[in-house]
Amino acid sequence: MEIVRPGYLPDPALDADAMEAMQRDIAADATFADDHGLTPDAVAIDEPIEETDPAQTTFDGDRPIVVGVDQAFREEEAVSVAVAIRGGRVIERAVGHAPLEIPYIPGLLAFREGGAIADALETLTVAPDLLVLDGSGRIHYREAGIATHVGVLFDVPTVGVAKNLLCGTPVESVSDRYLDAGERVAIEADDDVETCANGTTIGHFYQSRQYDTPDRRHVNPLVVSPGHRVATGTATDLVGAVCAGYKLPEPTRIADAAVGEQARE
DNA sequence: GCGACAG
DNA sequence: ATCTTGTCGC
Repeated sequence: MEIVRPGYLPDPALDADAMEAMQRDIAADATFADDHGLTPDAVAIDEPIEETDPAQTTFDGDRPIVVGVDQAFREEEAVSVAVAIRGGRVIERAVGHAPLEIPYIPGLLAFREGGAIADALETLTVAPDLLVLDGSGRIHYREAGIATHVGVLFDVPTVGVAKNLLCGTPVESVSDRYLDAGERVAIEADDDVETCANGTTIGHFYQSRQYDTPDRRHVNPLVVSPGHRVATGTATDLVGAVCAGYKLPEPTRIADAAVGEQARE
C-alpha cells in the first residue's frame, strides 16, 4: 500500500517537541467517526486461524481484508510483520525493518516502531479495509497513538488494541469487577488527554474472553480505541468480531506468531 | 520531589 | 518489547 501523508513518516531523529507537534497535527487530521463500509458480520472470524502462511483463496473475494500488524525486536532493529486476512484465512504476509534509534517512551511509541510498520505496509500488495495495531489509537495524551499515526499516514481505517491502559479513566473501575465475555467499559478522556474535553469517550476496556467460572481468576480485558476513520463504539464492535475464542484478535495473534519466527531469523 | 507510563 | 521452564489452576 501507499503512504498518503509522507510528512507524517515517523522520524526517530526528531526531538521530542517536534514529535509531539506532529502528533497534534495527526490528531487534527484523524477522523474518529465511521468512514468505511465495514460491519462486524463482514469482518467476523469465527474460528481460530491456524495457518500462519498465506494460502490461495478463490472464494471470499468480496469480503473485507483485515490486516494484523505486530513487531519484534533484535539487537539494533525493529521487525514488523503485516498479515492480511480475508474470510478467516491468511492471504498475504509482508515484512518490514527499521533500525532502532530511540528507546521506548510512553506517548512516542510510533516513533520507535512506526518505521518498521510503514516498511511492511508499503510492501503489502493487497488493499486493507482495516488495520489492527498493537497499542493505542485515540487513547493517547494527544489522541495520536500508534494506531492513529499509522491510520493517518496511509489514510486507512485502523483500530488500536492494547493490553494495558496508557491514559484516560474508565467510567467504572475494572480492577475489582468481573466482566463477562463481550462486556465493555467506556474509557473517558481526563486531564492527561490534552487535546479533547474531559469526559469524551476515547475507547473501551473490552472483555474478549473470560473464564467460565466467576472465581478468583479472571482474564484482563483488552484496551480498544479507534485509530482513524472508525468510531469508538464501532472499533470495539469490529475487534469483538475478529476475536475467535482467544483473548487477542485473530489478526494480531497471527501477526504475533509470524513476527516471532521472523525476528529470530 | 513523587508517581504514572501502549510496546 | 525482552531475558526464559516449569508450574499452579481451571
